[in-house]
Amino acid sequence: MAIDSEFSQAVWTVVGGIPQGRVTSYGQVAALAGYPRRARLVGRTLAALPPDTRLPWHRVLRADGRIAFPCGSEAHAEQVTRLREEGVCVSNGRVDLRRHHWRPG
DNA sequence: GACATGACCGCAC
DNA sequence: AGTGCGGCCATGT
Repeated sequence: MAIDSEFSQAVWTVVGGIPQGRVTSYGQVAALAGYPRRARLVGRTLAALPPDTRLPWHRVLRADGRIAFPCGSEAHAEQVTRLREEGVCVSNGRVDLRRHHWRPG
């Protein structure tokens, strides 16, 4: 099954709804979008975003708070920068979830 | 169709 | 705390 526009749209909506300074995980995005167990697809969807997107893709992390990109990669650095710009404390490629995890509601 | 590869997750050791 | 493993699901070879 290809990633249809319905799935992508649901993901975009959820990601776009993550408040500034807060983060969440791929799995959580999938669940909130109404597609539980599809964390990997969220990753694929975000990977397909245009480089000039306005979507706050950087607020999506792995379940343990680590950045999904390999440490040292360009994308990794980019994500760290974007997070710090909005006040999220990142150390060793990891975010303190106790402080920044987004709990909707 | 088998096999490998991910911007993943949870549990067991 | 780190590693491994099975599960997950779309894509590419």
